[in-house]
Order: sequence, then structure tokens, then C-alpha cells
Amino acid sequence: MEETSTPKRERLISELIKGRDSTMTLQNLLRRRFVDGGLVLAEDLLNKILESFSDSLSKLCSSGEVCPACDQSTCSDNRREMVVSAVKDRRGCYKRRKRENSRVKIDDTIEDGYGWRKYGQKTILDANFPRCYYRCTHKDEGCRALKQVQKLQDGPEMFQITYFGFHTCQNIKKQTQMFSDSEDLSTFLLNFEDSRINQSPSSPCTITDVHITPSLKQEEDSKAQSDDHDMSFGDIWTDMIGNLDPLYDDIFKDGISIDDFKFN
DNA sequence: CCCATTTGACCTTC
DNA sequence: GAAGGTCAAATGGG
Repeated sequence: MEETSTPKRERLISELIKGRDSTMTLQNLLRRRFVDGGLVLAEDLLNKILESFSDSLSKLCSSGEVCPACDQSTCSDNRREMVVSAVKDRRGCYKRRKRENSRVKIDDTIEDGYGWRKYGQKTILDANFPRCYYRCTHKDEGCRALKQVQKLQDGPEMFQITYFGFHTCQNIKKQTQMFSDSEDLSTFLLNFEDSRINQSPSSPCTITDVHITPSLKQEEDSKAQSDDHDMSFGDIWTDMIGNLDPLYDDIFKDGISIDDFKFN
């Protein structure tokens, strides 16, 4: 794998630091939820954070190379159109899925560590191979994660895999372990972004629901209500950095260490 | 027998 | 009406 050049590395670090700083500010804002304008500011900050993460991911993609985060050359604008979902009372009764809540990747295997059950297959116009539809094997536990697998025309072992929704079953625990893979880190970041896009306040798709064990204690938190927030943004950030693939870890070897990302 | 896959029907969206 | 997404009966494997 190609080494990240120093200027590129610095830009990447800069973007990540921006993300961290914005996240910290947002963290403080969220502690004062519903204080004048706080929600509006929080929304702006979220956009900043997501831009930073997206930019960082873009910089990790060589030009012309498929982005590991979304398998497209341009990361940010390709996961927008279609989607979600569906109250079904009878056979075939559903609402067409949109792509807002989707993450796309191209891989040489459809295996991703999760248990999936195939529930359909469809011939797609202008595609040489049928599209296969999978849902989580834990659907009976309420897990609504779905994925579509489309074998690509231009390669014998390349699949375009589109994920919808998030695992709310026990499968979810694998997500932190999967950060040892750089692509899975990207997936997590995309999940994070998508969860922001689609969250209603009552939606179950929150960082909390990822069930990552809290690891940091924030001193300001003594009074903060932690009833529905098991984990802070700082924790997540620390987890992400701490589980980076060696490729990303190299970035921190020279000029910057993980300690530089510590939260106050 | 249980569970996963296949496949045609059914439904929504465009 | 075409295309895509989902359902569920039928089927097959362990």
C-alpha cells in the first residue's frame, strides 16, 4: 500500500483535528441542550464534523481510486437519493427504500462478519447479474439491517454491496472489533454520518445504540444527565483513533500521537 | 424437522 | 406500464 505523503498527512491531521474540536464543542452544546439556539448551533457543528470526516476520508482515497468509504470517487454526494422504509401489513406492501440511509462498498466478497438471510433476488435492468436482497438473521429480534448485493459486470469476484439501516441485534458488538480493518472504520464513520442525517430524536439509531463501552470520564459530566447517552463523542473518537488500521496509524507515528487527540 | 434459499406474485414508485 | 423491493410458498440440504 502506498505511503501517505507528508503534506497530505498534514492536511488529513488538520481535518481530523477540526473534527475533534467541533465535536468537543458540540459535546458541550449537547450538555446544555435546549438552551437558546443550542440545537441550531449543534446542527451546524454536526455538518462541520461530517465535512471534516468526509474530507479526511476523501484524502485517504488516492485520486482515481475507489474510495473505501463509499466506493465512489467523490465521497460526499453519492449516498443521497433513495429510501427508507416500510410498514408492511401484507405481502408486497412496502414503501420504496431511498438511499439516504445507505452505505455502498465494493468488495471481492460478500462476507462482512454479520449473519444475513437472503430473502429475494431480482433481475435488474441493464445489469448482467441479478441483485440479491439480504436481511439480518436477527430480524426476529427487531434488527432491521438490510443489504443488497450486486455482482459487478466488470469482474468475476467484485460485488457492490449496499447496506440499509443498522444492526440493533447482538451483531452490533462486532462493529468495534471491525475497526481493525480500515474499510470498517470508514463504514463506521459513514454509519455515524447517516445516523445523523436520518435521526429523529426518538430514533433508535444513535451512537448509544452501538453499545460501545464508555471509556472516558468527562469531568464536566458530574451534573450532566447520562440517562440516554452511554458514550460521549470523545469516547467514540478515542475508540476510532485507537483502533485504526496500521495504514492510518502511520499517520500518527511521526508528528502526532494518539495522545494529541486526548480530550481535556 | 428445521432453516436457508429460490422464485413467482404482489405492491409501490416513477 | 416498467422497474425495483418484498413477501411467502415451495423446495432442498443438513
